[in-house]
Amino acid sequence: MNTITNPPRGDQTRKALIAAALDVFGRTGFDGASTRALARAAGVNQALIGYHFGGKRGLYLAVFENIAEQMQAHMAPTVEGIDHQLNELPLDDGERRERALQLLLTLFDAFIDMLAGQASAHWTPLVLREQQDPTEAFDLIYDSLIGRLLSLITRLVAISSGMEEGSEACRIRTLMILGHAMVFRIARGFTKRYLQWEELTPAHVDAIKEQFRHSVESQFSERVPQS
Amino acid sequence: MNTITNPPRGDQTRKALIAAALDVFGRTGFDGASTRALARAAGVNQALIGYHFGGKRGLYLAVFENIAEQMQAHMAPTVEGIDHQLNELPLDDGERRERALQLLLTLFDAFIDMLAGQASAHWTPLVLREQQDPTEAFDLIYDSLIGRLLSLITRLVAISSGMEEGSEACRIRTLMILGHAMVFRIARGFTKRYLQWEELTPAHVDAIKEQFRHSVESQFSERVPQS
DNA sequence: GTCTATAGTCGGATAGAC
DNA sequence: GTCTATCCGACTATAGAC
Repeated sequence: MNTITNPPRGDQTRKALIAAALDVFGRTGFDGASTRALARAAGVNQALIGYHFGGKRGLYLAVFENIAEQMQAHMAPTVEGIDHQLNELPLDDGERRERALQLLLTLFDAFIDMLAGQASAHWTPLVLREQQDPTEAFDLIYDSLIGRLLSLITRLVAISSGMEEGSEACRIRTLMILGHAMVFRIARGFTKRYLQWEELTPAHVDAIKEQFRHSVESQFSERVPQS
Repeated sequence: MNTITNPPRGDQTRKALIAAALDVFGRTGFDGASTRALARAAGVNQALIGYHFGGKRGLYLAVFENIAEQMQAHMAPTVEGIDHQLNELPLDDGERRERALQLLLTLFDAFIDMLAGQASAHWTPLVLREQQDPTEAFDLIYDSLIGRLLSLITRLVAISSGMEEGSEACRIRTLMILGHAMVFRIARGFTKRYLQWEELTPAHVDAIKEQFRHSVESQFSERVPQS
């Protein structure tokens, strides 16, 4: 009986391949990564990609499942906490808005931490590429987290700004705020060249959070006029 | 004497290849685009890529030169106009800040128009990919426009917010505002799925501009506190 | 400048031994 | 589950006729 103590060898191979593929796909893109390079990076035989994932494309999809899991693991506690607190907001309009704003900032603190993490440097290029021409792989991460996150942000934006939750304006503002936080990962070239940040150190992350906070607080310090 | 009236045949070939490559590279990436596909899309012989550009990589660089030219052509008039008006700002602090804010909004109106244009849909994926791992091709567009644009935005942000122009905080805010405007192009997957915008219609662009204006105006409606 | 033809390389997938 | 060996298609680049 070694069903528990002895991890099957195949599992190790799968894990190694996914971890290596996250890196290699991230650096060279799907077409730029050869199965030989993927196998070498994982330290396994090239034929095992076919055996375990059915082929290169299968491995690619497995990588996205892994990304979705990483995102989930990082954001789930915060999202759940906020979801819960949303049910017990104060009734007074001013307090209510102030509270929602704080929840919004809490959510983005976690979000920025996730983006700043070492791991996200690998998957950002992949997700970015998928965005331009979304396939099944994009659905994987959208459905598991992004969609829910967007809804939650919209709700917080609506309350703290006084905008109507279902309105297009409110959704646009939601995406803009997302842009605020993501620009440092997405526009990496600009960030590197213009801020001369070679990589995101904790000090940089703090500076980003601080400016993000200033920006969002001033945006919603008074009710946003409905157009 | 037909040096003027008769355009050399080679020029047509080069133009056709660059135009086609902009599209094909944009959709499939550098590695995903084969020289055969590039030639077919341009309606020319595959061997001509080698003849005119020295190879696939040479064509890729030529595409980036073309992108830089397109950006320049679109932004140059606005940038120059603003540069000029910056020299004759009113001395009164309040008026000065208000004026700089209006210039900032003018600049971004042009910038958003550029991003919303049909052409940018093709080159956005290319630029995005270059950003993740900048090569010589990225320098081409950074040096020709982006760098100057960032400096100009920073200056306008500094004046209209009261932040110190050279400060890191001011530069961070500059990039964040850029993120505001770029998110709809860059996070295309989110935009499509969440706003259910299949493409950017003029009405969508107007809505983006309006929210952008609201956001920036409220951010700088009072002096930003220095940390 | 443009074409055909091909050399030379590398890709993903898989058959079959262990 | 893992390996070696290999098939076969697709690729880039280029030689050489026109």
